[in-house]
Amino acid sequence: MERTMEEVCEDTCTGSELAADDWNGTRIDEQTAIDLAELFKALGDPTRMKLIYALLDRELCVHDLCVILNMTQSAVSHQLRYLRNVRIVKRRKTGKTVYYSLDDTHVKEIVLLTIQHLAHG
Amino acid sequence: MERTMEEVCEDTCTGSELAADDWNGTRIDEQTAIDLAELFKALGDPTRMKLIYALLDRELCVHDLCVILNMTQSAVSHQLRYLRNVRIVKRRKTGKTVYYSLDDTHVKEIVLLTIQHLAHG
DNA sequence: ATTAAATATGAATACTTGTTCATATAATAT
DNA sequence: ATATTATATGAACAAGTATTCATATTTAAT
Repeated sequence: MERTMEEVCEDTCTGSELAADDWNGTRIDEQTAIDLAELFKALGDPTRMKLIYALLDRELCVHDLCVILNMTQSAVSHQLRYLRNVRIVKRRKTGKTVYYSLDDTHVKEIVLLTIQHLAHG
Repeated sequence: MERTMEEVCEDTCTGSELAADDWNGTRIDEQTAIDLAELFKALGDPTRMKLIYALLDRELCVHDLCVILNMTQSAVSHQLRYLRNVRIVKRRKTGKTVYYSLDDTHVKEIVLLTIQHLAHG
């Protein structure tokens, strides 16, 4: 991308109390922004949110998740793959059935914190 | 939606250690799932993530945000409207310029917590 | 070997979304 | 009044996404 605002703006804009070169700390690293967004995007769908919520405290097999969400096995399986790709969820196989659980406690903390915030909305 | 798994499955599936009617607490309220997802979706885009990060500690006018993100005023303005619609961000107008800031501290906590988690990846 | 059960996956489709372009609004200055 | 600055917005388009459908894979049972 290139400069998008007119040059003159930089001289006339009195909007910020900061000097133009004193924006360190306000600019996030590009890759960090992408990584953060990727994680949040994974949480940003009702179906995946329900899956994650169901897995907050226990592992569950695909079938049980289908019943809980009342959705087709295919749709659930596709979303589980999505969540697995971004390391939110992990698999454990026993015979024919595959158990899913949260990959670590990070996401649980984030979700619980956010639920609190919604409650005090 | 309707039942999606075969009935027989409920009898034969030995996946869960829970009885079929003991899933209270694993099923999240539909509206809560939607609300959570809506919030996370708003955080789930690199551009919006950069905007929010820039606003973590200070309010900034639209022009400054354009410079910081190096994006067109239109694109920034559209995303700011998005963030305002979901109450993540609020406006303050002074003359011609409009200052944006986080609507409350909730989102800041969530973002900082998530940044920590990414760091301890 | 067949059959059935549990899960995975590729293709297709309908829907959503982020940016651009052009233009509109609002405030200030001359 | 006119021009300029700062921001907002509608339409359009490209790119992305969630679900469905059909089918594949894996494991166990008979």
